This record gives sequence, structure tokens and C-alpha cells, in this order.
Amino acid sequence: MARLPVYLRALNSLLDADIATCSSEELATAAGVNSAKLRKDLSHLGSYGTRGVGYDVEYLRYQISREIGLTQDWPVVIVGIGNLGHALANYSGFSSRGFRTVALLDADNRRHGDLVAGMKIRSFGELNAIVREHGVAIGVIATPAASAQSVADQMVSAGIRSILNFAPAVLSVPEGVDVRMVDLSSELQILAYHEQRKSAARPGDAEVVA
Amino acid sequence: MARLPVYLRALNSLLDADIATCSSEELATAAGVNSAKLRKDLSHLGSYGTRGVGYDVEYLRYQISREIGLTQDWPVVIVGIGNLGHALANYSGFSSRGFRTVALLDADNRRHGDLVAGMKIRSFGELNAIVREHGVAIGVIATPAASAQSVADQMVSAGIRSILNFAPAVLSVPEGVDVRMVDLSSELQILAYHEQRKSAARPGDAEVVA
DNA sequence: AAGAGTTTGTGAACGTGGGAACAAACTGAA
DNA sequence: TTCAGTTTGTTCCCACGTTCACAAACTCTT
Repeated sequence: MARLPVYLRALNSLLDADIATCSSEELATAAGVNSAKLRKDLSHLGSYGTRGVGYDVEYLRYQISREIGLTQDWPVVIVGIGNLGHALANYSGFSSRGFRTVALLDADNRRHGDLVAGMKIRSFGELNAIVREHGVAIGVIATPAASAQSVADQMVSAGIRSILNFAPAVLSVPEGVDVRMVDLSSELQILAYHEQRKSAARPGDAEVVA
Repeated sequence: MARLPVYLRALNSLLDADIATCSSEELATAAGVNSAKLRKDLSHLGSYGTRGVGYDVEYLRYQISREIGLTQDWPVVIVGIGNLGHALANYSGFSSRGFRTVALLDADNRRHGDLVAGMKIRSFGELNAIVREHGVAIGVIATPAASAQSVADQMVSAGIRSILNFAPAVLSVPEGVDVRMVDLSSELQILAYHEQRKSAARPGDAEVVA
């Protein structure tokens, strides 16, 4: 379920505030969702709450972590060390949550050997060896759109079965491989769409209505 | 509709390939969706196709651009020029699609004056003046989670009504303000979740099934 | 001009997900 | 123990989005 990470974040901030127990109502508002939805989501994982009391924050946090798979170690490769890849390599949110970047790869051999986030940028050709050596299951694509599909293909053939794609391109991958797409400019476009409609709705704008 | 930007991307790549006309089937596969869904989406914008022929790529591209609001100029401010803010400022996908970064703001005064993407980093206190001067409607938050809510509050009071939030924090904003959340580590967590379930389903793993 | 072949736009069925509401279960006081 | 108060887990219902399937509309050949 895509909301589990949100709940986990909320639980972590409750824990930071030294709150040991919480109701579904509290957790739901902290996570920005409906309390019924939260309870239904949590009930899918098991019965980890106590009626009349609520949820034990620490216990629930562990259970969700385990459900997501954060109790194990996830080695990650990042391909395409441009501006975005650079930022991702340095992003502390990854390493602090069980994800370990084991290699930075780039097709441009002029960048090879450059130090980013304490790691040397290596050649894309080393992908197979790295995946085998570290047991990498997750790959991140931060290349230009034109190279994304080819990178994805080689990731798949190297054995990677989950891809996080930041390149603005639709990837086609075989059955059983997961792709999650994060398109930064799409997000802005969606905001612009709503913003435009808000502006149009304001008084003073001439508009023809049937 | 959140798929419009995807269609727009697909149309752009068709245009790059000098394809002047396309059927809903072709466009749908290029965008990675069902053709019926695509037709229904497009029909909400108007009747821009021709039965028996398909869609004129250039014409449809313009219509979708207009619908999203990309025919007008969208000034954007980015707050929080760390690794991610740096990457966003340099990201060409923004400027090439009608979005114009007019200012980079950061709370850390040691960074003020630093040149990023050809712009000087300015003080967060200048937010109000910049929003008024350029008519900024969209703000991007790339700060740590702890500062995100306070930045959002000041953006709202400055007149910004659409926020793209990269900080891993739930933002509460008044009615009428849109927030889109992009949480990079959540995306990885969702992949890990599915990956874990895939691994569990492989033979060789002992698992108790009812 | 007429008919065969395409392709859009849409009506209708289907499935999924969200929310309200309630029963089950727990706590604490009397 | 019993009863009032609280909170979870779950059931039921509704609404939305997705998909199938088909009629309307266009092109092109004969």
C-alpha cells in the first residue's frame, strides 16, 4: 500500500515527540488522511491496535517497517549522475531509511572517478558485476529521457526487478519488473492546471458560460 | 487530470519523430495507458479528433498545452537550495515547459549571493517582495522537513496558492491552496515493499501459508 | 455514389477504493 | 461485578474511475 511510508513518517515524528501511544484519529491527522482509511489500512497488516486504547507507537512502527521490508538492507544503484543524480546520491533520506547506495554509474567517461557523496562515479558497463556482487534489487534512473529505456533494459537483464525512474520517459519492462515514475515537471504542470482554473474562477475574468 | 502531462510528453516525442497524425491506440501505447481511457480523457477537453482518421499531433499538443495552462508563463520560486534545490534550479525540464524560476531562496545567510544556475541565492525574507514583483503563483519547497511547514505558511501569506513539496512532511494549508507532495524515499519504500513480496513468492523461501 | 474499412466519442457494466456507521473489545470507576 | 466511556476492526454503501462495446462519422476505393 502506497500510504504505509506516510504512516511510518508520522509514527517517527510522534516517537520524536516522546508519544508512546496514539489513537487512529491522532495518527490519521498526523498523516493527513481519514481515520477510517488508516484503520482499514492497518487492519490489512494485522491486528496491532488495542480497542479502547489505541496503537503503541513503537510497536506499530516496527510492524510497518517490517511490512515494507525496511528491516532488511536494500542496496541501490543510481545511474546518471547529472544534477539530479548528484542530489539523489547526497540525499540523506535514502540512507537513513534502510537504503544503501552501493554505486554511482554514468555513461560519460569524463566523469568516471569523480567523487560524489564519497563514492567514485563508475562506468555503466560495471552494472552487471555490481548487481551480482551486492545483490542489488533496486535501480534508480536519473539519466536524460533518451537513454532511459536502454538503461532500464540493461538493468533488467542484470537482474534488477524494481526501478525508480526520474527520466521523463515511459519505460517498457517485462512482466514482474516494477517501475515507479517520478516526473518533476509533470508535478508542476498539474499544479499549473489547477492554478489556471482557480484564476479563471476569480471575479473580474470575463468568461463565456453556456 | 493528472495524465495530461503524460499525454503531452507522448505527443512531443511523436512530433520529434515527425509524426503528424496518430490514432488513440498509438498515443495510448506511447503514454502507457489504455486507449479507451485516453479517448475519454481527451473527450473531456473537447472533440479534437477526427473519426476514421485520428488526432492531429500538433493541434492536440497545443490544445492540451492550453488546457494545462502552459501557453502562459509560470514564474516559480524555489526555497531551500541544498542538494535537491540545486538540482531543481538546474533542471532543464522546468524551463523548457513554460516554468520560469525567478528566485532561489534559502534561510542560511552564508549561502546568500552564491551563484546557482546563473542566479544568486537570496534571503528567504525577500519572498513577499519577489512574489509581488513577479506575480509568482507556484512555490517549490526543498528544505528539510522541520522548516517545511513554516515555509509553506509564509508562502501562503505571500499569496502563493500552489506548492510543490519535496520535504518529507505533511503540510497543512488553508482551503484553496494546492499542495503536491513528492517524497523520494517513499517511492523507494514502495518499491522495496513490492520487491520484498516478490522475493517471498520465489521458491526456496519457507513460508507458512494457511 | 455506395460500400468496406477505420477510428472517435460515449453509454453501460464492472470493479475498486473511500467513508460513515456500528459491533466487538478494552479501560477505569463505582 | 457492572456500567459508562473510548477506540479498534469491520461491514455496508456510495461514488468514482476504468474498461468493454458499439454507434456515429470520416476516408478511400470501386
